[in-house]
Amino acid sequence: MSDDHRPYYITTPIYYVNGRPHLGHGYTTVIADVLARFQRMLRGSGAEVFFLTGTDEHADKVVSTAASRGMTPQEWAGQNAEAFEAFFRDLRISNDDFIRTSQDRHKAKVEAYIRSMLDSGDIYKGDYTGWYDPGQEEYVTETAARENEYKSPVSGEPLEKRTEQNYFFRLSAYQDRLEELIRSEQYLVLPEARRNEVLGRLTQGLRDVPVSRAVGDGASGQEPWGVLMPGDPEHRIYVWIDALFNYLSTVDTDERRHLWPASVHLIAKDILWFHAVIWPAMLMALGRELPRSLYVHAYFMMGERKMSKSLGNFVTPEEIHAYADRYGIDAFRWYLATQGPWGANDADFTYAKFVEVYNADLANGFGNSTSRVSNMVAKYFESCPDPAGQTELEGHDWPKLTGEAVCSAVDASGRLDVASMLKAGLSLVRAVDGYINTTEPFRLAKTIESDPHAGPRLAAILYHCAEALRVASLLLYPAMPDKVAELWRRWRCSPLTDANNADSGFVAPLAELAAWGGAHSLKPGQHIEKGEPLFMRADPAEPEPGVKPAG
RNA sequence: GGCCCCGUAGCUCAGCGGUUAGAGCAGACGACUCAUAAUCGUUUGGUCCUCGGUUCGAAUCCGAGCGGGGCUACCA
Repeated sequence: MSDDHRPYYITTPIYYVNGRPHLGHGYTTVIADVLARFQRMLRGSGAEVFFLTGTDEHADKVVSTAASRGMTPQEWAGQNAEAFEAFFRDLRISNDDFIRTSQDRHKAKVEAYIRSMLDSGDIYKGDYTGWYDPGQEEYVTETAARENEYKSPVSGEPLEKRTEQNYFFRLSAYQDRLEELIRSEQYLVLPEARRNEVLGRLTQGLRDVPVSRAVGDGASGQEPWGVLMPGDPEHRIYVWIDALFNYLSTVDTDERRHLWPASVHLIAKDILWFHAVIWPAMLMALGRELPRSLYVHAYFMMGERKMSKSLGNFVTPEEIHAYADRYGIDAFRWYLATQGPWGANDADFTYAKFVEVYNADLANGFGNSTSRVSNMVAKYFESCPDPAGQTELEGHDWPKLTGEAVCSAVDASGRLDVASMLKAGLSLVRAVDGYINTTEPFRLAKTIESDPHAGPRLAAILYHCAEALRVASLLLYPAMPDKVAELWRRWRCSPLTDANNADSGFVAPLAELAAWGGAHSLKPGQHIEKGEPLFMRADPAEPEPGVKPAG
């Protein structure tokens, strides 16, 4: 809010490239997209908004999986990274860049960062001792080892106590500063439950963390996969450390350096520790500014069970495609953005709830309201009517109502409260519906022949309805860019630089676009086209959309 | 074991010391017919998990307990 003049830089995690994309990835990325689109609209043309997502590629399993498929790690990673990019295209994600950690632009930066930390003594060589699972070729944590009575959780074979040389990051040195930064909200961790979680764990003390792996570890590869430790080719940078740097490496160029620090990192709760503790500490070691905030959401559940690949109950890109085919991808985005596990608690994804929300908010709400208004305008006036300067009728002060809705949305966006931000637009739609019932323009239209006052009054009422819906549509745009752009085309009121491209920029900042009677308002006499319903009503009795059998 | 979060209408949740506890959805009744059998209004519905305590006053603060979830460091 007060940072309007600063660049807005928002990130999602970079996704583990060995896996297939699913609803969880889509959720985080859609929310980031909604926030990014809102910021672009808020700031208007020339907006400094940068939205980053990407893939995390240097895991050992990428090497072994690639080998089992007869591919090089780079080929395998490339194939899967493309699957993520395709998934995000389907979801209408408007990221400004897509970082892959196997790209040279990233690896070169990581090497430089590590070198700098070696020079400063923040990274040092030491001994790592832990419980090693020979079958899995990996270390298990002390806790996990104890719980499994020092046997492999996978094979049941006894674990070996092993010691190896490793490079460590001096995390312990940053404990006090980190605690202070989080406590004072200079590094804002949201929601509060997660902030407490981090602070609670910080009081237990921090140990230095290993940041390297011996090159021989993991699947035995020909060429080392990842970034080698500067000056010590026997070691590689541990994949997690490598991955975290993406947020910085991508913008650490002459053209983009001013974007740092990031405004918001969005993550799911599983990777809280890395982002709330290790990442900011590493940035301090590098002498870089910390991101402004970290938002940690919970999980989407499928019914009672946690969504996971092993349970096979995660929503796939194909299933999402089936939803999009029937309801439009915008409706799917709306559901994610308004019903998702924002906050600390998990949320359910169910078909029944999807239909309920779709019908209530979109078909019966936004879609129907635009239809009835478009229809009456077309039927009674043929083009946008002239309100003749009237702004208030029947106790509805529209400039005030729309202004308040915009403020409410802007305020919610500042708090990263995405659902409230969008509901501000929907509440305007509801207000229009109520206004129509109170003022009964359709009844007024019947007296237009006999009553000389009826015509002007009808014109004013319908203009208010249409103009209020236009403002509402701006607030709904971040979640539903294509449907809203469609409405703007029908009403000849697109604020986009290219009305046919929902991703093109905005010609002015939101405050100007949303101004009642301003330069971008509906103009009397301009064409208003009704068109087909924006959202066809869904039949709850219809079975859930699924992947259609081939053919 | 330790720490944290949650437990409020049938459902999803807001409220986090102060008048008769709210919203959306679902239900019932009524109104209306411009619209996608849509919309609008009214309304039903709650021991605010339990038991204690603090207070003039608690869903809201404190203690204990019950139920659900999370974290406990290198595991997307």
